[in-house]
Amino acid sequence: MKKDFFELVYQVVRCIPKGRVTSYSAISEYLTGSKRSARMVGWAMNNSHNVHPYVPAHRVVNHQGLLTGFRHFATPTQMQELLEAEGIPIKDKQVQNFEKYFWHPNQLSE
DNA sequence: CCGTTGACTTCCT
DNA sequence: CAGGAAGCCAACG
Repeated sequence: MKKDFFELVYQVVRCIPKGRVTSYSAISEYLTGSKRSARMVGWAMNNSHNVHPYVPAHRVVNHQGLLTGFRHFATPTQMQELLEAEGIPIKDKQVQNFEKYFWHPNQLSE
C-alpha cells in the first residue's frame, strides 16, 4: 500500500481526539519534520473531501488557532459550528484557549 | 521537466 | 500594530 503524504496527513487528522484541535505546522512537523511544509498539510486537506473515511479537517487550524480553512467547507460557518459542537469555543473564527485544546500528533490524548 | 499553486509561517517594511 | 513579500515543500498541469 503506497502511503502518500496525503494519507499520512489524513491518518494524523483522524487521530485528533474529539474536542481537540491541532495546527498545520504541528502535522507538517510531525510528518516531514519541517514546520515549513504546513502548506502541504493544507493541500492534503483540500483533497480530504475526496477521501474516505471522513477527515475532521475542522479540527485542523493554523498555528494561531484561527480557522483559516473555513472557506473550504460546505458553509463558512460549518467549521466553527463543528468545533463548537465538539466543545471547543470559537470566537470570530478564533479558537478560544487554543493552547488548552491544542493537540500534537506525537502527544496522544492522555 | 518546468512553472504554478496552495486550508501556512515568518520576516521585513 | 498592520500589511506585504518571501520561504518552504509537494502535487498538478
